[in-house]
Amino acid sequence: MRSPADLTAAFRQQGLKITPQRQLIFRLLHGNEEHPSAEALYELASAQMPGISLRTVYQTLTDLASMGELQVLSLAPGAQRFDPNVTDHHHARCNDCGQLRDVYVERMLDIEVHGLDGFQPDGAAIVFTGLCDVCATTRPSADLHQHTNNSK
Amino acid sequence: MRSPADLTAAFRQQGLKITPQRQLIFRLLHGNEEHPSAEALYELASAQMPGISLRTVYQTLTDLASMGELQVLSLAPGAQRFDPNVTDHHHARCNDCGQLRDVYVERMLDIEVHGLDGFQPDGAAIVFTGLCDVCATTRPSADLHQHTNNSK
DNA sequence: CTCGCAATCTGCAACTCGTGCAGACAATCA
DNA sequence: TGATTGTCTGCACGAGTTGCAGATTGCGAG
Ligand SMILES: [Mn+2]
Ligand SMILES: [Mn+2]
Ligand SMILES: [Zn+2]
Ligand SMILES: [Zn+2]
Repeated sequence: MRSPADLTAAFRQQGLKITPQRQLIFRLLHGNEEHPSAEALYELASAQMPGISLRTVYQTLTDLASMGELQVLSLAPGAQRFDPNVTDHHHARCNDCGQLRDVYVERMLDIEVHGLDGFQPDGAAIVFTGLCDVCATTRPSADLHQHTNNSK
Repeated sequence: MRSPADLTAAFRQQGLKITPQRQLIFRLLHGNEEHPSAEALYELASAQMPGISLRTVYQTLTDLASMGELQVLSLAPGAQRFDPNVTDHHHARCNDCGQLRDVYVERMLDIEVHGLDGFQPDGAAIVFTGLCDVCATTRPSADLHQHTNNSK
C-alpha cells in the first residue's frame, strides 16, 4: 500500500473525496504488518476518532482492495484479514493465537506440480501453519496437530 | 478418509453409535473429490434421505474432522469445504466458479523460506488460483503470470 | 425380545461476519 | 455561500455455523 499522501492523491484523482475517516484508516494501515481484521482496525480507529462507524471501515477497506492497494486474506475461519503488503509474499499462521506473519519464499519455480492439467493459474499462495514464537514457549512444544483455537 | 465399513468399525470402537444418517454421509464422502460444502452434502443427503437435518450433516462432519478422517478447508470467503482426501496434497481454486481440485506438489523442500525465525511450522498448504478449464473457455483468457510452471 | 439409558437427531434460536439501504452529513467547487 | 454529489452512520438483513432442548433411537443388559 502506498503512503497516506500518495493515497490521498490517488483518491482525489479518481474523483473520490478525502475525508478524515479515510485519512485515519490510511495512516493505521500504512506499514502495518499485523494483518488486522476489520474489527481490529475499527478498535484502533475508534480510539482516535470516537464515533467512526464499523461500516465505514469496511467500506474503505473494500475501496482500497479494489484499487489494489491491499489484499484481503481468507486463510482460516473467522474474519478476513487485510494486508497492505502487496509485494509477492506468503504467510505463516499460528494455530493457537491466529497471528499471521509475512514469509518470503524463493525458488518457488523449483517445485514440481501435478494435476493442474487444463487449469490456468494466475498465482499461488503458501500458508505455513504451526506455533508462533510466543505460543510455542507458552505451550511446551507439545502436540503439533489437533489444535485449532482462534484468537478473539 | 477410510471406507464406510472401516469408519463404522472405528465409530463403534469409540462408543459412537451407527445411525443411518452417519452411514449415508460416510458413503457420500468416500472417494468424493469435489470438496463439497456442508450445504452441498446436505442436498445430496436429502435426495436419499428426505428429512435429514443440516445440523446432523454439520455434526457428522465435525466428528469426522476431529477423528482426522477429513480435513476442513477455509481457502476463501464463504462456506468451508470438506476434504476426505487426507493424503499430502494441495489445491487449485477457480476464481470464477470456486471449484477446488487436488494438486500434488513435489520437491517442496527445494524452496527457500525467509522470515520463519522462531515460528515452529507443522505444515504448509499451497493454493493455486486461476481459472478452471471450464471457466477458462467460457471467459476470455487473461494473460497469466509465470508463478507456476513445471506441470507434468 | 423387550427395556432403559445414553447418544443422537431435529428444529430453532442465536451468533459472527459482512453487505444493502436510506437519510443525515460534509467535501468540493462555482 | 450554496449546490452538488459522494460519504458516513445506523440498522436491517443474509450467509454460514453453533448452542440448546426436547423427541427419537441405537444398542447393551436382562
Ligand atoms: Mn502479509
Ligand atoms: Mn483435496
Ligand atoms: Zn501464537
Ligand atoms: Zn471455474
